Amino acid sequence: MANIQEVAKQAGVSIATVSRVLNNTSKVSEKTRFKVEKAIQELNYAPSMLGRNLRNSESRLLLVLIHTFSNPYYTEIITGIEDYAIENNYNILLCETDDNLQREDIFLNMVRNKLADGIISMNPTVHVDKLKELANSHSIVLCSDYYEDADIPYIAIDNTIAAYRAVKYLITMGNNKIGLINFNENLLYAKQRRIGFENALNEFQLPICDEWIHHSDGLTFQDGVEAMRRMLRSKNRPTAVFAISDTLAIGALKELHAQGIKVPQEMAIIGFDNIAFSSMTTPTLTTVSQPKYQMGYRSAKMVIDHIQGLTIENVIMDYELIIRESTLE
Amino acid sequence: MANIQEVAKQAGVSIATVSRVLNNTSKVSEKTRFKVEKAIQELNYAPSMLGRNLRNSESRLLLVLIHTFSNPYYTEIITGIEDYAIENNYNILLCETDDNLQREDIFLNMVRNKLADGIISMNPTVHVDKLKELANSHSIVLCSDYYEDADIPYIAIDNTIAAYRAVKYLITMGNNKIGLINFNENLLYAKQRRIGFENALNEFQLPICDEWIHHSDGLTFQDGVEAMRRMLRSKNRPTAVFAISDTLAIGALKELHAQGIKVPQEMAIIGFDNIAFSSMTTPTLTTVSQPKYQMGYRSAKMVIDHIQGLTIENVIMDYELIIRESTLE
DNA sequence: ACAAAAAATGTAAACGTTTTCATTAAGTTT
DNA sequence: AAACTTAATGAAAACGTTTACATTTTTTGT
Repeated sequence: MANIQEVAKQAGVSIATVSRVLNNTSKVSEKTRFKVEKAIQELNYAPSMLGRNLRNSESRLLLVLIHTFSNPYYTEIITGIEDYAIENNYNILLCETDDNLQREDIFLNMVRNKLADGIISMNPTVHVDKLKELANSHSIVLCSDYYEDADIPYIAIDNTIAAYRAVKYLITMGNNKIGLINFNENLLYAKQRRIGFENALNEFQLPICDEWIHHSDGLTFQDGVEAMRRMLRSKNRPTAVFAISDTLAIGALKELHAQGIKVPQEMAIIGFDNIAFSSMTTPTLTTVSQPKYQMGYRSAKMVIDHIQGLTIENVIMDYELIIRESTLE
Repeated sequence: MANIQEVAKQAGVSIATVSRVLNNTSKVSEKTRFKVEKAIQELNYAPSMLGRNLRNSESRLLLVLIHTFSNPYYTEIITGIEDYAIENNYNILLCETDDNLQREDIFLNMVRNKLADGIISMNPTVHVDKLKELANSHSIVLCSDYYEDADIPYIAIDNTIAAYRAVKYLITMGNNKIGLINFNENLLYAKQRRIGFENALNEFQLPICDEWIHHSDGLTFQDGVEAMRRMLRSKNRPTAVFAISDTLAIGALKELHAQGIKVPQEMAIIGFDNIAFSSMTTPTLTTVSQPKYQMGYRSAKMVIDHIQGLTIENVIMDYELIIRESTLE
């Protein structure tokens, strides 16, 4: 493939001029612009990003760290990220860490290696320390999960209040025995949602019953199935369950159906995230909706702004309670 | 950030030597290796991929073209692609074309611009011609959808036979009025699945009834809802429906439920793809399973092999009929 | 028609690597 | 200890751009 040199030769100009017409960076006369464009055509030339990136010392790539693709929660966020990125001539490098320390290491190093200009992490990374250190010298934004003390810019919703509101809703619907299906509470959002859950119960002086609180190992549908199965082993059952993610809630729903327990009559279920599936279940799932697309879009803006030297602020987004069949009576 | 020059200076060696210890590319004495490693440590040096990529004229990036993230069909494939890519020191650039011609153009150009070394396209691209032309000089592999005449390497299942088998199964379950929910038949896989559908009906001398054949505009759940809604407008209804994708099937299921039509007793439904959610619906969905992870993994191998100059063969994968509640009686 | 100002173009360095080829240092053989 | 082979290292070019600065060409005002 031709390079800028050959184009210059073919057009009878210097490479500087070719570069100028390529980037519209300073005036070049109509006549020479035409000559250059003709040469570009004839040689079927396309500028090399490798050369350009080296010269500009930027890659115009954004790393997006997620735990696993199979979690549908991410899809809309990623769409938002990509939209903003493309609009600003960036591309996104999607990285699935899958709890693999080694892989995470590779990914984090990419930004040191200049392969990526910044990171959007949606990954409750195991390497908090490494991430923190990296954030000193590079552009990193945390999206939807973050660390309280880490001083890395983030965008998220107020999980504590959102969970509180969800559980309060269950209570006002007449439930006074409320269970929780949570994920690993080392994750801040899991911890916060639990606190919100407890706040609501406390406010109404309802019992917080360990028998009704179960933790899953992951966030797949199957993990939800299993959590609910465990919960149903005890005779004393809650009349409503708050699941910390829609995937878990949907799995729970499935297990309830399998055991012939009617939702919402015998047990109400509320999820979190409003993934696309949640309106396709039977019954449809009540859930807390995060503005996922917007969170993605804005986190991309944040990281790009930061790359370009602007100072950025944390942002807290609004959530919304979406009431569907799984909690109606 | 330090560069190789400074490391060399600090270690008191030449940059060539530093490069050698970095890449283990030729022998360097224990003593100097140690010196260099010490210098790297002290300067907290990480080699720049920008320089390396330019010098090696490769980006070690793979473009993965998909239509939209929101289609859960892709997730497992992408995981497969990424696994093979990472194992071979490549990364993947995920590109959502979203039917946007301009955006697709940008993406296709990336490979000409050397930003990517190869493309895995899962996108029924509008620019077939451009893709074909690109394939002459670059590494492109089509995954799961392909073009018959285009002479671009592909990996897929035999959609015609798979659809035939699925519909035949419906017939042997006693259905003789069978409908189809299809997508845009310009896509080869859609066309092929329709042919398989017709082959089965013809074999058993069953009618192919236009009233029972509906096309959706997209592949979202909602598209499935709407297709089924249209189908239910006519009094004369099929007793079973083959939907060309699980998302459409799940939407159809939802609409049947909404209209109080019992599945599978009054109408059986079969989908295609075996997405994770298909075992979470009520009833669970019978479907044709493609080995999605493997298809991803192998398509990554194909494109990387091709990049490295090997000749590659098209591959046809096996499928599997997964029988669940939506077709049992 | 000439000087001065403005516009257009060219030259060359720089970005950070890898690698060929040349050179020096270290062993080996006689 | 000299001559030779092998191992280790260094010098410099190359990858393909962009851009500061220098130079040339064109335009303007007199």
